[in-house]
Amino acid sequence: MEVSTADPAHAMRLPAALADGVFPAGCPSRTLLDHITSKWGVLILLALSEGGQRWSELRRRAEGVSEKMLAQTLKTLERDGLVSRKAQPVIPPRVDYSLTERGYELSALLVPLVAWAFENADDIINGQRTD
Amino acid sequence: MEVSTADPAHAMRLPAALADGVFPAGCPSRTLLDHITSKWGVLILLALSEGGQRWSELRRRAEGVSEKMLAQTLKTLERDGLVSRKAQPVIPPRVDYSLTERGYELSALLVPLVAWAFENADDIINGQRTD
DNA sequence: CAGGATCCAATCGGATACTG
DNA sequence: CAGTATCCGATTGGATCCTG
Repeated sequence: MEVSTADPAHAMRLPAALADGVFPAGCPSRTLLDHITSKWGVLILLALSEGGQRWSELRRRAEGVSEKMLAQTLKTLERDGLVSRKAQPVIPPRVDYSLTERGYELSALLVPLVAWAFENADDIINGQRTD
Repeated sequence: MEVSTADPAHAMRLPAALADGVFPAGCPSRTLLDHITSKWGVLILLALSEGGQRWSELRRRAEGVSEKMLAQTLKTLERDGLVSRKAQPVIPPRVDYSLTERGYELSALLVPLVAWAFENADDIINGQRTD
């Protein structure tokens, strides 16, 4: 499966705003992109794409996440307006997390990407050393 | 399988393979996902989605990338079969990078995500402290 | 031009302990 | 249950120098 360097048939035009192909360093888009594509950000957004969930359920689903990183990631996503946090003043505490409108908009784009990775992973990573 | 809070209208079903919503730790999909969503991986795949490019052009486009990280990321993506490397034995050296079939398949899913981030970034990140 | 090798500062992030 | 706080080892990644 070789693709010639000279203008492949698959070459895709980027959206107008990115037409120059340069993603400026230090601009807001970089920051947002880093939040979204962060190790745990992806998994949390993915988990929440199925509906609101509690802290403990998120810990289960994003398997391997530490409490520290779960809290940190959720806070970041909340500040970005992608995740909504609803705490109920009961004992024991109950807190539900869910995607905002904007979060669902994003997850609609994120889910296919993750699904693709899931489907192609075995084929690709097989027999490579861990890095 | 219980989805806790009141099932929002936007709730999305994950693909069958991910139906349980759990992305196992240490499985190949995690590794591949990390490669794809890595800070520089995203930008390099994005740049290459417009067609094959040379080392120096990639350095320009993925603004801020160090030589070390560019080399490292390209190697990883090449091993994953997403990027193809073609070196010409001339002096000075000329090396062209391009997406493989599989790489284009992926970029088709990645580009909309990045575009979304680009469009929403100013609105979202404005006035937040850097993290 | 296209990298490889090395050093080291900064950040990440897990483990653990503690709390309302 | 749903976090916060702290310690500190592991990893990241930039800067710099070197080479075919």
